[in-house]
Amino acid sequence: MPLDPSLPDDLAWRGLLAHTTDLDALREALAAGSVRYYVGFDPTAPSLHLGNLVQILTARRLQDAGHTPYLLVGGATGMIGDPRDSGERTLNSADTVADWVQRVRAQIEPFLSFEGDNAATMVNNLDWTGGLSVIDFLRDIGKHFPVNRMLARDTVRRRLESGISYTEFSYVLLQSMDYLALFRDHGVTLQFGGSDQWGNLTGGVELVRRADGASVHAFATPLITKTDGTKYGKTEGGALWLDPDLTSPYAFFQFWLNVEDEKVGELLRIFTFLPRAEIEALEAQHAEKPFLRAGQKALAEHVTTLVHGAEETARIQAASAALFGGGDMGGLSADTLGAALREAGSVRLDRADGLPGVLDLLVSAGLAKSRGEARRTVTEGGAYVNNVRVTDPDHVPSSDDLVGGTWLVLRKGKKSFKGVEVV
RNA sequence: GGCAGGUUGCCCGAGCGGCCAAUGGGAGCGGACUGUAAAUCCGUCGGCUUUGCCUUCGAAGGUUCGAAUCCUUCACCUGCCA
Repeated sequence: MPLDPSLPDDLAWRGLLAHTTDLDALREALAAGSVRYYVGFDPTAPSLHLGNLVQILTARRLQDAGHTPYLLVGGATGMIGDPRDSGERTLNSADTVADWVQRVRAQIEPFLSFEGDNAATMVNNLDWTGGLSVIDFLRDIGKHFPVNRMLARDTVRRRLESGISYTEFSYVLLQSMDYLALFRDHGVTLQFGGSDQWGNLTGGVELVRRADGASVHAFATPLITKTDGTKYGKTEGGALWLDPDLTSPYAFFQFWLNVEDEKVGELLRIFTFLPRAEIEALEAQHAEKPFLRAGQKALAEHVTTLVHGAEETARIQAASAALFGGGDMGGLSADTLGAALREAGSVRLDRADGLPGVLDLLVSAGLAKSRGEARRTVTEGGAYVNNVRVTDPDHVPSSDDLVGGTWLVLRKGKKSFKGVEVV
């Protein structure tokens, strides 16, 4: 694949270069030939999430520009855990980590090409750490890490108050060793990761320099935050997962559709492959008529398509149109409504059991965690059956309320829809 | 190993024998305003068969008519001394 010389400018324009080791040297390297680069994913959960998607897409951008990806899934680093501010991690069992390694690999694979002269390669750092002895590790790797420097790292410094185990303190050595191993075995000379990984990235660069006297590169992508500075990628359920079983494609789509105005441009640049001109046109339109939310719609459509495919995205768009179209549910056919509700999430009830009251409906549909919470929602005026507000906690829908004889549309607040299918 | 302080609801953090399901802030949730945005304002925020009942304040015992609050033991964390 021919090199695309515009890559560094494109990365910079998209805001993906939050930190770089030596930008000029990196530009030179990227212009000189197909650079072998790597990005790592630690299996600390059964699925990757929004933050990881930035790395996956960035990896794809580099590959599209002619460079050669090495995707590392951290079977070893995942056994240890990167220190984080929220405190010491609980260690996961080897079986769990091994299982997650498989899942994470499978999630990454569709995004990259494993064919051609710059085909991607999957690697697992367990391969070069599994057989390593402690003595070799301390002599060959540990010797290159001054503890005083390690102590100065932000995350470590913050953790010194609350406490940090030797295990997590040592994490940076493992990740740095990955870079050295990939440099030696595969000629990898570029690593990137999230900006929260910057310390680990430079740790690797430093190790390669000290151990082998070579100069390699690293850059960090920005941390995606809301305008108030808090972390992005949170939805009611917690993190926004790429796995459709953990975060439904419908919820995923809705997340993007609801992105705050100020962030649309930034997110379009980072999370879509739309060309610059198109993004700038969307931004201009958005600035002029923000209420149309053209940016959010494009963002939701493109990112959902990337992760869940065009077909699923089309179904979600139809579902959203039906549910948010407002007004009378009776105007929709049972088929249309049923399809929409299945996207949004629905539960089945047996007709023979009779229709439960609103409170139980809200709970069984998952819109409320307890009857107490359901009661509160109703009392606060946030509960709707078929888009009609219900204010009586004891209200029981009748079979006349069933749209098309089968569906009940439950809504909590402005935008949480669930279907109840009575069969 | 010794001394001192701490462990409270999703998070931070008050309470220091009854008026405590527990002040306050944040997050969350609902309402109003909008554009399925942001900001703002209001309400809400353990569970239930909800004018009452049940389970919570690190764990287990104890004192008391009555404890998150007092005592004992245990676990963990922080600081000072060895």
